[in-house]
Amino acid sequence: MTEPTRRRRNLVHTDPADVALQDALDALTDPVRRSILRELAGEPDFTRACGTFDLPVSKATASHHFAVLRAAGLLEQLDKGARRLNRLRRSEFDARFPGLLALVLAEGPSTDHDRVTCRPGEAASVPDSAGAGRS
Amino acid sequence: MTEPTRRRRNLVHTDPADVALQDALDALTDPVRRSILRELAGEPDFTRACGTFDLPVSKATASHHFAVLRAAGLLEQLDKGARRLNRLRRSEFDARFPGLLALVLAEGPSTDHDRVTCRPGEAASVPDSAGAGRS
DNA sequence: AGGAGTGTACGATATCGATCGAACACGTTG
DNA sequence: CAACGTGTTCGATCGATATCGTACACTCCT
Repeated sequence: MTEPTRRRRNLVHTDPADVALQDALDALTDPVRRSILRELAGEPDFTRACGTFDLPVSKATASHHFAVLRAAGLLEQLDKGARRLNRLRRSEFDARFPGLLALVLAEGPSTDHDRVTCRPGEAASVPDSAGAGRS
Repeated sequence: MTEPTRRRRNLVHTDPADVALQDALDALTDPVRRSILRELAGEPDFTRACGTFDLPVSKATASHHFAVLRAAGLLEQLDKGARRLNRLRRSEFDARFPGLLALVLAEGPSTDHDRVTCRPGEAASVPDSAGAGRS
């Protein structure tokens, strides 16, 4: 036996309750990571693999971003075959930082820093209630 | 007329309504800037000059932080003599990013790497609507 | 078994921002 | 006016991190 080095099975998750505000902000400050969260919010849980996201970065960089989001308690991952499925930890993260995730999800789909600084007044429509409101 | 009373220094303010989420997060990600906001929240408006804050940085760096906060629509400044008084733009900023400023102000007074905040047992009772039954 | 697909680990680079000291500008006070 | 206090601007430095290419590990498929 050659010591099965199962790295991929070694998925370390961080409970949102244990996340410091500093780490949460660090994770959310990156526009690529926010786009991941927004894209993930539009679909059911555990239906999107890491590779199915349309990101303007390389595969290695994308993997890094997913790891950061997981470490910040923002998403839960689950290995399904060769793919790694993702789930947005809406309610848990919102319980720790009320309203924060909702702001990210309400952000314009492509508000990197190009242009389109969304008009004030039309930025309060979340596609799916981020758990902030009552069920 | 060569600008009779040119307002002393050029104070450019940004309306919180015109602030992009990216800029808001960039401003709030720095721990020194968050400590400024927290300290400012404890006192009446326009009663604290920039120099009266106890910050672990030099005078030049502190000035930079105040400029960033002002540009992010987080504080309003007013020149009074040689001093520059500050006001936290609570309601305006909260109208643009509901809950965001509250998270910062609720942060522990010295949250360098501290995770005081609230008890984990208090924020863990959230009804999970998604059927992702884990451990 | 072999090959393709998916994702991570690692080392290297590059860019961005926080930081500082010094010089400057403005205002008050002696 | 001179001296001092307050805050900004400038130029440089330094550390963090986003990024990439490559190599590797694991899983599924034929």
